[in-house]
Amino acid sequence: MRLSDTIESFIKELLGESEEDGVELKRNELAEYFQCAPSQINYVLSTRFTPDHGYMIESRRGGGGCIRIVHVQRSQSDFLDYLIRERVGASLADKDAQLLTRQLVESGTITREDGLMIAAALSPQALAVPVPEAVKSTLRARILRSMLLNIARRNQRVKQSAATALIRIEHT
Amino acid sequence: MRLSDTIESFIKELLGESEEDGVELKRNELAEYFQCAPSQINYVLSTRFTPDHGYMIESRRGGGGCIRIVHVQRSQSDFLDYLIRERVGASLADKDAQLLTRQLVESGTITREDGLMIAAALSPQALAVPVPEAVKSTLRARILRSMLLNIARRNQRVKQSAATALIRIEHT
DNA sequence: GACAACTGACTATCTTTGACTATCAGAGTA
DNA sequence: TACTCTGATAGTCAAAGATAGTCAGTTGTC
Repeated sequence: MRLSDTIESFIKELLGESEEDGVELKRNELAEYFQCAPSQINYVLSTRFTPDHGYMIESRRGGGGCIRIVHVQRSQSDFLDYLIRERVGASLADKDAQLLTRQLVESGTITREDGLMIAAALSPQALAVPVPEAVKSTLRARILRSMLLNIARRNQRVKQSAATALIRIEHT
Repeated sequence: MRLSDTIESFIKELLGESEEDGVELKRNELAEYFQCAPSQINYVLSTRFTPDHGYMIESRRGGGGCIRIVHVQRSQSDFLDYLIRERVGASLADKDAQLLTRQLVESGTITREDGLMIAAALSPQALAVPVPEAVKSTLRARILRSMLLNIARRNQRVKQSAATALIRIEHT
């Protein structure tokens, strides 16, 4: 079995055990444990724990530094999932972004407030920096995806807490 | 755990206990207590108790000298105004963007949901496009300003509609 | 040959320290 | 009073230590 897969399983086990939905790692400790180069850990993270895989990574350098991995639960059927994975591709023209945002609001997939926030973030004024249009398109796609992922997470939390509330009610 | 974090918590506890919104410290005493170099205290102050963190520091050298740390309470609309008009300039480092966003939420100026949306839009992953860091900084500033303006506009609308509702109520 | 896995050298960032500097209050002195 | 000296503070900065990130190049696998 490939080392990367072993490390991947190891991290996923840690995530499974942890009470919250995240774990904290020391890159060097992990590399030591698996007898590999520290950068191998980065490789595993960048190929198997990306936002598209449903993970978010935070890290700190320097003394006491560490890597934090958070698992974002997403439902297969969710329309937002489809958007994040398929509809919003690697690049997005300004017109398309505006259109898509409007459609999302009108279809009730996201709220009007969220739609306005997205529009603000993707507005031509906000992105008025001297870079080629191709780069801007990539940027639009990435920002939109990131924001939609955040909304999906929020919905998940709402669902979860609603479910928890329901369970509490049933238990009384 | 990092010493700096321990000292930070310690100071924040002191601030929490104190009646007013400030505390006075002796740098050397604190350093003695934590068995560290006195300059460590300066490091903690300059990295965790800055104006962006919502704190003001005053100090006096010489015999009987001390350090005074004050937690600044800003009114919500003032903070938003200040950020839009002054603090968010033409460019903004990633760290600063994250810090300010957290401060906005913690001070109750914006909701947690809005904070997460901003964080999503400004996340390093969202902005992972091949442009110089200087351009990214400009981008961060522009996107953040655009989103904050959107929130300010929304607040305005809420105020207006609240006023309108009030008028309606008064007229009935 | 193409693509995934892996490595190591170099870089970036954060923390901690210590040597040196700046400032102040009070005591001593003219 | 006015001046100076001294001890008791706090501030600055550069260097060292402790992490993590990046990327080009190598190795392995299909």
